[in-house]
Amino acid sequence: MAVNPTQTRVRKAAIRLFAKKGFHGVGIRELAQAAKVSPASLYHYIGSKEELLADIMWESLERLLSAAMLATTDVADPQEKLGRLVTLHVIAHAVQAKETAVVDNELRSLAPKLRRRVIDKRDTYEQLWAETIEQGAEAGVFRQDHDGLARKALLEMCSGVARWYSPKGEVKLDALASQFTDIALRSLGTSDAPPQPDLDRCRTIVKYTWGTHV
Amino acid sequence: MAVNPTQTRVRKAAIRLFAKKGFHGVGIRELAQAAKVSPASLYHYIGSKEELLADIMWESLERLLSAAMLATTDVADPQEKLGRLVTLHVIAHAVQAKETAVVDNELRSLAPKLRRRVIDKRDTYEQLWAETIEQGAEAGVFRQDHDGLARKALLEMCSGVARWYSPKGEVKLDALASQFTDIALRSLGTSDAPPQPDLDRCRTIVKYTWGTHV
DNA sequence: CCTAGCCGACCGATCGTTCGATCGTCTAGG
DNA sequence: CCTAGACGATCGAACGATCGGTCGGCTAGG
Repeated sequence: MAVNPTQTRVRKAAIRLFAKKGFHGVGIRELAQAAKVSPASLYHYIGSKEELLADIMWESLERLLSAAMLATTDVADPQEKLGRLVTLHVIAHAVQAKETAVVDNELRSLAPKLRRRVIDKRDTYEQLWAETIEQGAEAGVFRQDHDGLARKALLEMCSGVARWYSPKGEVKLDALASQFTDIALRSLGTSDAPPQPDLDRCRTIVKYTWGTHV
Repeated sequence: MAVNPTQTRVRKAAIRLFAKKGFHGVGIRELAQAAKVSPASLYHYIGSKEELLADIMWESLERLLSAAMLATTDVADPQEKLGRLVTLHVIAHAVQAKETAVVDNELRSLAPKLRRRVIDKRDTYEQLWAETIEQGAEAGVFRQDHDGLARKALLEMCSGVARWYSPKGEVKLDALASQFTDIALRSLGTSDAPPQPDLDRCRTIVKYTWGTHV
């Protein structure tokens, strides 16, 4: 994302402030101060406030999408696939809560053109979930998901993690991922003790994608 | 909420705009124009922009809380109680999507004092869920919900409805409520064909609370 | 004549952004 | 080796626009 240390500060400050106060709730001066530069200098690193937002959202989605594709290619079993999708989604929304919260909440702050692109990328990601659920239904291990209701419900549930998770809290990431996977598979019809996905593989992907050890 | 027609227009415009663009994304001139009054006249109906937001959030939470209490008092069976909570929550977030989205997204736009009050009210509501789940666990019909994980997951899932539901869509409210209730009860350990709550009772409460026929 | 509803005009503050100038660092030519 | 100048980074100051909010006065019904 950024090798330049100032650029990194700008990026991190923007993510933190946008997540906390919302795009329109943060002024350029406040952002500059948080990044320890003058408002004018800020514009050597960003095209505009809106471009900065779009960049942040794009990168966050890019990572989530690539992680999801890494985790699901060459996996046939729908339960394993969905388990991995849930696990990665939940972990991403926990360890990158601010970025993902911005993606979820600030779409409306983007002009139509940029918004369209980000939404398309998000849809591409959600399509991975839809396909997996469909494959599971065809294989008879999942119930039919009429109108994508279950998919929407599960995605909202998993994204919601970014709204309440705190690394200072009691909840361990392992327990979080395993509980959410359990709920997801049960919701789709699996009864009693749903199988858990390959957690080590997910860990590797998280490390590779976000550089975070979990 | 409002008998005065102008006040009603102000309220509705505020809800629509705050939901669409966020509190800080809406100026009072835009709000005034949408309510068909001058910016100055606006202040005959509101104390300040922030008070208007707090009022909207308070009223929305008040309704949800009273509906939930109506639905659960004198109900012993935890499955029936939780089913009603889910049903009302989901219906509220579907037919009052804008108001509830404002409650969920704009807490951060409130000054600490007002925010504290709104959060306390929200916590009171969520406590109803926590108690119900706990009762179910004690009765042996639900699994133990460690750290409130399942409660948080289910609440986010149900609130998420406001983010995607459209009355123009294919999804019928009945199917929505029944599917979400099903997922909620399965998530808590109920296997196969979870019982559905008294839908007629929920309908009555919705009609009484929001004046909406569902 | 009082009051409720409404508004045009205006307040100081802040908004996102730009401009011109000043730094130090690197490089090419003599 | 020296130096002129290009360059990236930084900033103070200012731009016009818009922000949330106020004030004095107009109008209409009781």
